[in-house]
Amino acid sequence: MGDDHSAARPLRADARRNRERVLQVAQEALASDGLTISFDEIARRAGVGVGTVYRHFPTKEALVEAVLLGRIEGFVADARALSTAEDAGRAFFGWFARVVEQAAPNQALCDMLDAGSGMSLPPGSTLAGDLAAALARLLARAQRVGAVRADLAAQDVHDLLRGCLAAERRALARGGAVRMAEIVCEGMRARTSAPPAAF
Amino acid sequence: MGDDHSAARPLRADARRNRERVLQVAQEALASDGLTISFDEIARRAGVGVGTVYRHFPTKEALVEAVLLGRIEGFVADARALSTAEDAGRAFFGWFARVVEQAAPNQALCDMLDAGSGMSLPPGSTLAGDLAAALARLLARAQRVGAVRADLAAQDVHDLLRGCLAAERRALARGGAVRMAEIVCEGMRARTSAPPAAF
DNA sequence: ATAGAATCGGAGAGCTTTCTCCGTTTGTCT
DNA sequence: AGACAAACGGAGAAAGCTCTCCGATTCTAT
Repeated sequence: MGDDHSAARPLRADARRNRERVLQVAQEALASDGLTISFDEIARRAGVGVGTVYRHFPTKEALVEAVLLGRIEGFVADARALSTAEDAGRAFFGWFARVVEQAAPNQALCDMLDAGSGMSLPPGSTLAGDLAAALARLLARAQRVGAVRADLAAQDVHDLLRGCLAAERRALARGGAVRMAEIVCEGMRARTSAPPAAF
Repeated sequence: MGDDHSAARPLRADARRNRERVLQVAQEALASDGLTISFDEIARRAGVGVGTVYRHFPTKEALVEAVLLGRIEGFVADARALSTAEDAGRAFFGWFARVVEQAAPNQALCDMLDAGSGMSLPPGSTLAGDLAAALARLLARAQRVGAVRADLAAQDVHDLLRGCLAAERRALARGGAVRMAEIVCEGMRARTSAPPAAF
């Protein structure tokens, strides 16, 4: 992967400017339109030729990664930082709500977190695994102190996170309040009293 | 729209056979591959020319409706039937879980319930409104008896349903248990520890 | 100012998808 | 059996997408 950010040779001024501009436009376009936005459309909005976009980002995945990878890394970092927090329950639910709050307004970020639906994390990276591992640790601690239902697996939480994201995104689109995470968290919480059994 | 199911003139035997076959194949293809399945692919799997598929179903929407509309009508009918049930809380949660259970294994049905993501309900029909109204009624009754959080709007429940569907579908894909609906319902349930002050 | 390299822009190749058209085949009716 | 309408099938038009190519342009260094 011949990147161009090293000190090998400084980019020409116009190239640097265009790269920045494309990144900026792609950021906005992906947030509002999701992963399905086309390169032609990004080029048009950025006011450059499509060839220029491809020179800086050889594939669609490369562009998407450049824009979104950092956000997901942020979630992983958050989870790690919280994995030694004093109140394990608070750490788990806080992280969950935080991810939903931050990712919901960004269509492409949601699409990406929804691995399997089209584009997924880069194959060479361990990011998906890192996220899963960090989440699993947070969950395990919260379950150990009895804050979260014991019958939940990390994968279940992952799926609930995706679902919650979908719900929250919709609610956001119609101007609704940000309450989906709270409700789902309530559902994951261990029942302190007798379980209501059946429906 | 010149339909061909009325008694105007009976379909020729081969036409009838092909129509049935296409419907059958489309049913399966939509369930497993979702709304993005192509007509060419359906024609190929049904062993007929693509022209034949288009003769029976003039647009993609027409085919999708022929396959899925009944399912959604079923959900509406269920909701109506339950809207006078004795235990309003049980009725609400039961309906919610039932819809999730039935729709989750069907990719296209989930896609469709997720209105806004691509194809939506037919414009001329009142189905979307009917569904919303039936759900609203179920919800209102369940809230009146204190079974469901009072701060939930019908739209919130609709969004939670979609999110739950997304989560459940994923869980299903990896062979997980059917538990997402239970968790989300738990989250929607009014906390008994702090009763809604009653009347 | 000018040469030369780096970068640009967008036409277009190659693919997929929806949907149309019409020559050919098949069923039906007498 | 034979005639005629109904139905078939698949080539291909139109549109959209990703990605490539290369002549034209713009920057940089001397």
